[in-house]
Amino acid sequence: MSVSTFEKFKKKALANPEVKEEYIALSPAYELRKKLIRLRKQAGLSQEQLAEKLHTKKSNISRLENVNSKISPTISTVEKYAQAIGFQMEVSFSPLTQINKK
Amino acid sequence: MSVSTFEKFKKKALANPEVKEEYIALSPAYELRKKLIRLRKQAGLSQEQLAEKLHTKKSNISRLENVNSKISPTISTVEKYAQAIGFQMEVSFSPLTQINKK
DNA sequence: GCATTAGTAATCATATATGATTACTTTCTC
DNA sequence: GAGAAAGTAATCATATATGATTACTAATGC
Repeated sequence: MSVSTFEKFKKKALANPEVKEEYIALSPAYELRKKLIRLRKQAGLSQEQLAEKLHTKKSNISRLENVNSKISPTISTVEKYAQAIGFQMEVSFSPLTQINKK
Repeated sequence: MSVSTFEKFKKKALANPEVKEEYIALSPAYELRKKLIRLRKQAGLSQEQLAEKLHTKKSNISRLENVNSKISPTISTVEKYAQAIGFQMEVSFSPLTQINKK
C-alpha cells in the first residue's frame, strides 16, 4: 500500500463517524478533556462553581472541556484548572510504536 | 503564622536563589521543560534539527525549552514537539496533599 | 586561539487562547 | 409540563503563544 493510497483510505475512514470517534479518542487532547470533566465531577462541582474558583465564567469552562472545541489550552490553563479542584498536573511521554506513527 | 506573614516569608525565601530553585523545580511547567530537553537529546537532535522537523526555527525551540521563559505553551505545541521526536504525550493528575496547596 | 556548532535573547507580525456577555439548549426535579 | 439548574454556542475584546529574523553568547573540536 503506497503512502498516497493510505492517505485516501484514511480520509475515507474518517468520514465514517464511528471510525472517526475511535480515531479522536486516541488523541491526547481528547483524553485530557475527558479527564478534566471526570476530575470536576468527582469534586462535585458544576462548571459554574469551578468557574468561580478560577475567577472566570462557566461558558469558558464549557469551551475548555468540550470535545468539539477547536482550542488547545495552554499548560498553564490546565494546571490552574487542576489546582482549583485540588489536583497536580503532570505531563509524561511514551515512545510511539511504529504502527501509531502518522 | 498569619497569612500575610507567610506571604512575607515566602517572598523573602524566593529571593534566595537556592530556595527559588527548589520552588521552581516543583512546578509542573518546569518539569515539563526538563523532560522536553531530555527527550530531544535522547533522540540525538539539536534544537535546529528539531526545528526543521517542526517547520519552525531554532530560536522558537529554545524559547519553548528555556526555563526562564515566561510562556506557557499550548497542549498542541507540546504534542507536536513530542511526536516529532517519536513520543506520545499524556497528561495526568494526582491529588494535591494539603501541604502542597497554596 | 579560531572556527564551527549550539543555544539564547529581543523584537515584530500574526495566530490563537482566554474572558465576558448574551442567548440558547439540555437535563433534572417537582 | 413548568421552572430551575447545568451546559453549550456565538461573538467580540484582549492577552498570550507562535513564527520569523537578526544578533548575540556559550560550548565544542581542532
